[in-house]
Amino acid sequence: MEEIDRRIVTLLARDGRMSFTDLARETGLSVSAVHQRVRRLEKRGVVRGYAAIIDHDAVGLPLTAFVSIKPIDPAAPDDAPERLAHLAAIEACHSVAGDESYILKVRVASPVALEDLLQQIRASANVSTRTTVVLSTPYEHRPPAVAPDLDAATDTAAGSDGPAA
Amino acid sequence: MEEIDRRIVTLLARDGRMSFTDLARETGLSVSAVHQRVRRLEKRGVVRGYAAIIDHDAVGLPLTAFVSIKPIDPAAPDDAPERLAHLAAIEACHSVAGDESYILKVRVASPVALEDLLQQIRASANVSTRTTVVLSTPYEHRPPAVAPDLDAATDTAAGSDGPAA
DNA sequence: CGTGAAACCGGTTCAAA
DNA sequence: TTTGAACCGGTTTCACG
Repeated sequence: MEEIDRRIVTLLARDGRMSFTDLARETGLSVSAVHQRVRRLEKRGVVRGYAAIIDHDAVGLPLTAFVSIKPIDPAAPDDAPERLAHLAAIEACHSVAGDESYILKVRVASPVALEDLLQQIRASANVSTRTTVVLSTPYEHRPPAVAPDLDAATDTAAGSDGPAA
Repeated sequence: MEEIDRRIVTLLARDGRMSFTDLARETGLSVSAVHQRVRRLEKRGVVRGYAAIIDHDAVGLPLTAFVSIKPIDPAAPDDAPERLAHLAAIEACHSVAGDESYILKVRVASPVALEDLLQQIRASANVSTRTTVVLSTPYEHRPPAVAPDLDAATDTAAGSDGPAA
């Protein structure tokens, strides 16, 4: 992957609805060239999709929390992610190093809803939970700082060097 | 906020580039009615923006971690979020209840880059850090389960009437 | 707040280099 | 892989109910 693709990714991460016309202007390419590159990035999975960023407060889910989970029976097979996938309140599930096995990010309507969710988590995955409640969120969803050299992470075979843009 | 707005929010959260034409079909409204509603949701701040979902591995940032921070001097004013905002590797900053004051979600290129970032965090905000490395991410960015009744939260983001523009 | 139609602009495809 | 042009579809605005 090279310079222009990184630029495109950065721009789309900042504004997922940016038009190809604007993308073209920002990159110095033609509209159809940009179009082709975006398609390729999508097909390759570099761009995994597009999402509206929602204000959870406005949508009835003002309570965010991080729930760390630990299996009650360490010998049992680790199915937690699949067992918990049906719980829509869980926004993300990360397997982590450390004392606990997963960190879940959850969004609920109220403390009672959180209590209920925790019970469902424990029952569904046979785990114990440790919950850290989010009080406020100074910032979130900041676009990634796309690295200068990506070649180590991509299989691109662009041989020639691009001209200065 | 009512049924149709919730539907629109849900659909846009799943696919931030869904066309107004498709949105109209899914909601049973005309294209211009949907257009008007989306604009209003954006203006009200319910829809805060749109973003491409990027594969961090493909983009040279394969290492994710959660960094909990605690002020070294508890008496000092708590400026951490602003002091850390310049570090692009920090994707999110949540103020939390519990032993530590903030949880940061960070994305870096390598263990060395993480080490460097931690030093910058400590130096910039005068805090101690506790880092939990993410090993894998079964899922992330799942769309919010927009609640059935939102009226209790409707006035959170903005007043019902927009101010003079 | 909803609608349909008109006008405009962006998205998409294409042949050529 | 790029480009420009042509075509088509979506976006946006409008007058009206």
